[in-house]
Amino acid sequence: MHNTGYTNTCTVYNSKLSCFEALTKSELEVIEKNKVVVNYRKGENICKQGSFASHIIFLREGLAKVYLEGNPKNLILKITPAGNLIGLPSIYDGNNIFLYSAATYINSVVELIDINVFKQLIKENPKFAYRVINVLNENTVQIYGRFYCLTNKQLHGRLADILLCLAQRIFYDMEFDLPLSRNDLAELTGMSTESVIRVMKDFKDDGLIETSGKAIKIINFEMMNRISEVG
Amino acid sequence: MHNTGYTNTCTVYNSKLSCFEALTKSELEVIEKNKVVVNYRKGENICKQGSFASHIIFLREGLAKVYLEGNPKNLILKITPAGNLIGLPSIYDGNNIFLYSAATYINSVVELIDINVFKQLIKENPKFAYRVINVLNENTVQIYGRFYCLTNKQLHGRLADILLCLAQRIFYDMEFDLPLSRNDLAELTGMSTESVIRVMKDFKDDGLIETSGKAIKIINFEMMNRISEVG
DNA sequence: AAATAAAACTGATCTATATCATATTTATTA
DNA sequence: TAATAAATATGATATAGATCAGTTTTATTT
Repeated sequence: MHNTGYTNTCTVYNSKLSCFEALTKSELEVIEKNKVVVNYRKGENICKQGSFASHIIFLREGLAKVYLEGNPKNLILKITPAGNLIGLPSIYDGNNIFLYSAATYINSVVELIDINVFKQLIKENPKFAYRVINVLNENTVQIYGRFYCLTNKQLHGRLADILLCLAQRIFYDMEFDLPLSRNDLAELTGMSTESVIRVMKDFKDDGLIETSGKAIKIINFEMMNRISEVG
Repeated sequence: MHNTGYTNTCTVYNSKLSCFEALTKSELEVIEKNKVVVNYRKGENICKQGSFASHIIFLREGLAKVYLEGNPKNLILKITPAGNLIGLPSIYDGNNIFLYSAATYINSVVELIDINVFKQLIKENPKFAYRVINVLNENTVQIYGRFYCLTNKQLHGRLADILLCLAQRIFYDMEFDLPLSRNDLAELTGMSTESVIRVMKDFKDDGLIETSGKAIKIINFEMMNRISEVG
């Protein structure tokens, strides 16, 4: 009955598919030579929407949000755990502009790969290009799902979604320490901070989750899942 | 002050960039040999989310909507005028499943290109692959903008957006005959049919647009633009 | 041309969720 | 350890926009 793959506000696509696997040894060396490693502290901006995109960003360690800058509110497109690329949609002809901003949730390590080198590899190695297309499409699916949820589900469904997503795709555990504030969760679910707190309380009162400080534990997975689906 | 490119619910990216230009004569012949031309009447389904994607769809003539199937509501991702590809995100490793549905607004002509042929061309011709990446990224920008608008702007802004989009990017005229019903507009702007009608009336009462039957004329472009921006 | 169906329109009501105001708890700094 | 700031929590109120229940207009079929 239910449809294929869009039932989730979840911001992470859990595939370990890397486009770099399609590169030859010498091509990988080219990347090595043209990359820089940078450390970011919690809360810092990795890239800024509208600025010149001189590089493709690989998040080696950490956790980041990718978001559109808006007035008065931003819109989080996705959360990116380690192992993912940021800035692929900047690969355009002509203008290399970051289409979104990104910022870290926790201390993170990033590799900056020269965008022209990256582009050149695409133009030279069709298998690499094919992999890049795959990654882009994975991303598209994910954003579509999120788009659907934010525009169609209501508060309880959206928050359940995100909590499940964090448990299943970021922390791989039903019990985790959340590095996000209620305010971050609000931004992520497109609701007000107060509503996040209230819905959270509902979940607690109904025995679906337990929280203490930064720790969150999903107790009734089944029910949370149903709430996420029903909206 | 305002940010770069996301201020629009608009569903069409008006670039005439075609990925086919990167193909050689013999490659184009391969496509010719492996494609089928099909006519669709107004309102018919071109592809169905979740079904097997055996082909990439090129909309030769007509106008279509691309949407996610949802319960109880669908979510329109974009409107596609003639000259665009439908189904590119289905290019995945493994499963070739349509990630969305598409249906015509008016009688349309479509070319169906075998997806494996298409994939093979990507793998053989990196320039073609690069072009496909460009098209995918254009699409991404567009969806991001729409995502932002539908989650952040309110009714008047969203409807103004769509009307401007139709005028500027679909009909290339401030005066046009709208092949969409109020209900279609509602689906497109994520509002109820009644609200579309009411906001439309507001625009008319304020002398921003004129309507009679299917005809719509944007009179005060400046003001409509401001409404679209302010939200 | 009459009958029927589908859009378009209008007003009244309802509701989900934001906003505001304030209190309490937790974290950070001095 | 006190002082300050930030995050979390809670209740009261406001509101944008949906839903419902109709009426009128336009389109389609017989």
